[in-house]
Parts: sequence; structure tokens; C-alpha cells
Amino acid sequence: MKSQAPETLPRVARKALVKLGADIAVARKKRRISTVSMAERAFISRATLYKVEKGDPTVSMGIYATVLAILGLAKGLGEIADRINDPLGLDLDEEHLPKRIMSRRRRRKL
Amino acid sequence: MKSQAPETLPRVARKALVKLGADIAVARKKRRISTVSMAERAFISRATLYKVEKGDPTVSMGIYATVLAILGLAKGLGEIADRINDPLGLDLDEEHLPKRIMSRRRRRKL
DNA sequence: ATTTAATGTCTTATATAGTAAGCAAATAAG
DNA sequence: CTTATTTGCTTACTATATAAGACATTAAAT
Repeated sequence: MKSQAPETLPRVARKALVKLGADIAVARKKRRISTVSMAERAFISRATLYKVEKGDPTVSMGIYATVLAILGLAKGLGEIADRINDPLGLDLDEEHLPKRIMSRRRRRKL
Repeated sequence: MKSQAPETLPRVARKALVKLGADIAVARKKRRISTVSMAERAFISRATLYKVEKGDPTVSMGIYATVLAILGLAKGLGEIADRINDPLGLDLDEEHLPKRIMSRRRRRKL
């Protein structure tokens, strides 16, 4: 993640990540997996796992996904933006969605 | 993400990510947000957004989280490893979990 | 109470993520 | 059917994530 603009990460996102990290740590402990063992299984360093459990936004999605998969929780990742979890859709069915989003104002030059 | 071992990303994780990316693209279109507009709002390049919608594991979690937040879907991130979604917990309540995971075998030297 | 292993938390080097810029293909509007 | 724009997809820089290693602290076992 490129930290260009000051505080570019939305607060809701930050909160969700911190909670995710904490939940991962709990799930790991429930399975009696040590940080060393988890790091080995995920092919990452202990330092990176530490960041994951802190909810660090700079860690790659692939690493989060791998850790979740080891915990047996990867499926949940695919359900975040699922139709069911997205009631905010203005157009109804996916098939009728435009393939491209055009801005309304358009040059009326021929 | 460091691609050290060949195919280090579990298949379930890969599948979940590809689905997530596709769902993000649909959600964006439903909100009539163009890729350019989304990239601007998330403070990322269009190329990176492209990766996100492909489910690329090398993109940082912070970027995924930001995009989800813009779509109003950030909360779901915090629910992935929630107690509710984690029935695999062997020990029951979180309070009684050991703070550290010790390997069972231990030197019996004094 | 001691001891031993597990975890919290730095630092520094290097592998790689993210950007910029571009072109071709494709869609939508006139 | 023509034209303006969006999107798919590269490639080549440069900013930064990740690993490695270390040290202090703390939990748990004896």
C-alpha cells in the first residue's frame, strides 16, 4: 500500500482490519497453533504474521487469505461483496448492468 | 506478497479472491462508478484497481479495504473471522484461552 | 522460584508492489 | 456509422513490503 495522501484509509476500513486481525489471533489460539507454526505453514515470517494480527493494511491480501485458509476461514473472503451482502445495488440484475460506466455529460459536438 | 515456494497460495484462498474481485467489479457498476473515478477516490492507480478486480493476491489488504469501504462494504471484512463464523474453536470462551501456545513436548531437565 | 519457549517489537537489506503512461479494443451515445 | 470515452492489459521505474535476525519480556511448565 502506498501511503501518499495523509490518512488515506477510511476509518471504517481501519476498524474492520483491526478487528479482523484480532479475530485471526483468537482463531489461531483456539486451534492451538503457535505463531511460529502458523508463519511456517503460511510461508511467511513471524514479523509479517505479527502485522496481520495487528490488522496492518500494508500486508498483502494474499497473505491474509493464506492465513485465513489455514484457519479454514477462507470462504468468508468470497462472501464480503456477494450479492446477498450488497443491498445497495441500484440496478437489479447483474446481466443488465452496463459493461462501461459513462459520465452523463458528453460533448455534443458531432 | 513474496512468491517464494511455487504455488504458495491455497486453492480455496485463490478462488475466494477471484470471486471477491469479480463481486467488487459488479458492485462498482451497480453504483455507476467508473474505474477512473473509483481509482481516484481510493487514491490508487487504475492499474492497481484492475488487479483488485481480478483478485490479485499481491495487492495490499489496505487497498482492498479502501475499495470495499467506498462501496459501503467494509464491515464485512471485520466479520470474516468473527466468533459466529468460527465454529471450529476447540476451547469455548475466549477468556480462558492461553495467551501462548506451548508445544506439548518439553525438556524434563530440572 | 527457575527455566525455557513463545511472543512483542525493532532494524536493515532486498524482493516486489504500485504508479505512470501508453495503446488497442470495445461500448455507448449522437 | 462515427466519434468520444472507457476499459483491458502491457511495460519500465521507484517506493515499500517482507524476511532475517536480534533482543527484551512474559507465560507456563517444572
